[in-house]
Amino acid sequence: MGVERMDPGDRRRQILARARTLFRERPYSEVSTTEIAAAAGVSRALLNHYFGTKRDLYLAAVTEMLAVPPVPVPEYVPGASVRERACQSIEGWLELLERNRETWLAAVGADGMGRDPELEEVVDAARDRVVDHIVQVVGLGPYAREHPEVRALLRGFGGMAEAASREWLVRGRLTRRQVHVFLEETLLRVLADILPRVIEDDHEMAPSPGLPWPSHT
Amino acid sequence: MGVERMDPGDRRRQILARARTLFRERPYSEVSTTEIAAAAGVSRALLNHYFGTKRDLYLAAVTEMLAVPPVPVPEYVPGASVRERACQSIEGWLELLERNRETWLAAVGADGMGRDPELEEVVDAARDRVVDHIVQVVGLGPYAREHPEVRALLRGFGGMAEAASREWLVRGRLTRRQVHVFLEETLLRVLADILPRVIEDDHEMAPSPGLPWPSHT
DNA sequence: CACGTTATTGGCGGCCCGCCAATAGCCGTT
DNA sequence: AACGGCTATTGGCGGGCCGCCAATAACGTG
Repeated sequence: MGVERMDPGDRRRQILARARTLFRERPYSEVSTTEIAAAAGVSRALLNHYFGTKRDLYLAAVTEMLAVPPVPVPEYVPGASVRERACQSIEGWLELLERNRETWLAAVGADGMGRDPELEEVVDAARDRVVDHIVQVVGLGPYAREHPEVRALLRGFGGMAEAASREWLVRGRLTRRQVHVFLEETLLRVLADILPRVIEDDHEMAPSPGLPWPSHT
Repeated sequence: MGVERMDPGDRRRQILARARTLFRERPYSEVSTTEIAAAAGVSRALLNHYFGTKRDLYLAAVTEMLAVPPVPVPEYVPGASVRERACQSIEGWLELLERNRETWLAAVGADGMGRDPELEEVVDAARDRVVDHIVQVVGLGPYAREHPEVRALLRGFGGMAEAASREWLVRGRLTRRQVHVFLEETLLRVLADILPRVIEDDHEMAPSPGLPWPSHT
């Protein structure tokens, strides 16, 4: 038997493409090399031939997922203000996410390993507890009950806290003091200025999701 | 053979403890139930008896890791200002991280699945590309070269962007517009007010890492 | 000292993965 | 047109890990 021969480069690309779609749908451990091989119409051993191990194949897949998306809109607008440039860039980022929704979720979810709903739930609960804590500490109770988005925004802040902490503990690019100042200042600005603006902004417009430049008016 | 019998509750706890330490050191797929069982001095089948599957055991372990840490300092100080309370709470969070460093890294790293250095590197690179993009867009080039911390802070902002985006795409608790406003406002405040403060704060003090209340002076 | 209860285990069956020797398509040469 | 040689491709072996179930052996109780 054996499929027709193929140019190694093409073959490699073809396998990688199949692997990518599968890894996008289900987590690493749930996808077997057998399955990938079958989907590509190829023997399992060929995967090992082109990419060494299963993990290597996975790495190649994730790398490709992340290679396309980021920074696709590096359009530099010299005459514009910082705010305008930031606004446009953020809009580009959101646009990108909306388009490559699945890919992005798989890739960053892959930060760990990709879509394990149960595990996700556990970590999620822990993060929600942090949010609860913040709400209590800063005395946002009533406001948070009235506007559920408050909790979501605080989860955003939590994401920043985690990332900054990693910069301190793992990569050593920030000192503990710097992390502290950073988080404290940001939290206060978010609470005092940004949070109300996000909420009010939502309420003063129709829920049509298309309007491009919401803020710098 | 067979070890001496033990109270089911105790046995369960004992196994879980061993599993926790192992899962803290190495990623999920690198730890075998055989190994856990051996470490606990127990047959492999007993793991399946107490916890159903390997993943269930893992979930239990992570749950316990995350159960202890969060919100251990819910001390509510009524008389204090919001800033003081926030400051103290953040200090508590950092203190906690510093103590349970390993646990925390394993648990949140476990967001995916825990410590896969190669994969981590791939995602890391992608995030750095986002930081590059931001630096370019807002024209921070020279400043960023002078102060490497700038990039670290922007990674923090990146964490917020990812978290907020998840609130929008996955949990649906924010609209796209809200995410936009949130990110734009925060980024601008960070750039204009917070970033300089973090940097200058670092330079005006000795690098002694112990001083507790850096900011609200 | 039986005797039931149940914590504990040995071992089977199945799946998955990495590797290597063997196979079979394609191409240039004569 | 036949023939090698090169290499893409594969079958299958060996090892590991996991879930399950029937069998076993501690322990409490009459």
